[in-house]
Amino acid sequence: MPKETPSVDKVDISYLENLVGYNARRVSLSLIDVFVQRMAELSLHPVEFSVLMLITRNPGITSSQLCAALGMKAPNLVGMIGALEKRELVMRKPHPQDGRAMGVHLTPAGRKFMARAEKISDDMEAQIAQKLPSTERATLVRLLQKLYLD
Amino acid sequence: MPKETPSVDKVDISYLENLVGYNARRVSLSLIDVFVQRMAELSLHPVEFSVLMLITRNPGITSSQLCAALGMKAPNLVGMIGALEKRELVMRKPHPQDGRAMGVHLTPAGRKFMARAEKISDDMEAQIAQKLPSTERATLVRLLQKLYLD
DNA sequence: TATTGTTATACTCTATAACTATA
DNA sequence: TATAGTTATAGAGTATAACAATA
Repeated sequence: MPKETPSVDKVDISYLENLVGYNARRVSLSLIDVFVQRMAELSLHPVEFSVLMLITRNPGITSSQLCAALGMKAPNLVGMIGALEKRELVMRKPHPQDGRAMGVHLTPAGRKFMARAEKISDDMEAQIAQKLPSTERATLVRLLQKLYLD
Repeated sequence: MPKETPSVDKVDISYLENLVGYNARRVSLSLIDVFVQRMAELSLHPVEFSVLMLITRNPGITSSQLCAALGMKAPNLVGMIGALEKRELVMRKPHPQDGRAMGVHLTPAGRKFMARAEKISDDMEAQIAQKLPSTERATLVRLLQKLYLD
């Protein structure tokens, strides 16, 4: 007699669920979704936030420094900086020591904007902390850093 | 006297380094890079591996079940299944109960292929475990799952 | 000779709309 | 009326090559 063609009732995903990479990616995509929703009022995406935060904490940072810090390619940063400049959140000034480079700075409007964005980001992080008993959020960050640093 | 234009010596990334989402994304991208390198001999990318693994563990799984399990959109799965079929790793058979659906199955070649892929994946996971003292890998997986499940 | 910033461009990934066959 | 699979297509995100200005 012929074998039946099998069909699937409940999908077994146990193998993937035990992989660090699979879980890290699922968390990353899930948190990006939340971020985009929460920052919708500011029309701000995660990478733009990262770029603006580095400019906030490092006034005069250059494009190449931003690329190195965030693992971006220079051609992909150009358009983003240009868009942020068009929104009058940042401005470029000649680098004081290196004539090739341009330092990126927040405008006054950019500072107000980032105060709002940072508040939303902090709220998000507090909400994440609620899902993890007390010290576990710090543990998670520490373990993640062990995997990609150095 | 005019203020000097500031420039940046060492980039301060401390704010981002404390965000769960930033770290999860860095880990995800870093592990994807490693995965692609290790699987280069099989020309296998992470999402293709996930799809094949679900087919391996769930013979006859449908496209919509794959999409739901992996958070993919149906139109983006079509081409991937087609490519895997062209490589003769999977085959589609009519679903035994639902005339609209097609169940996806591994071919014999697909089973041999996945035996190799699973070995490489297990090696990768063991190497990750080396970076985390003993039980910490399990802790990391558990904490990540708390953030995106339910 | 190497680096910074830039343009142009191509490739991948992802998302939406619309269609068909079936439930 | 809703769902499974598919096609076509558009939008991000990301990659390389090549160039001008400066180090």
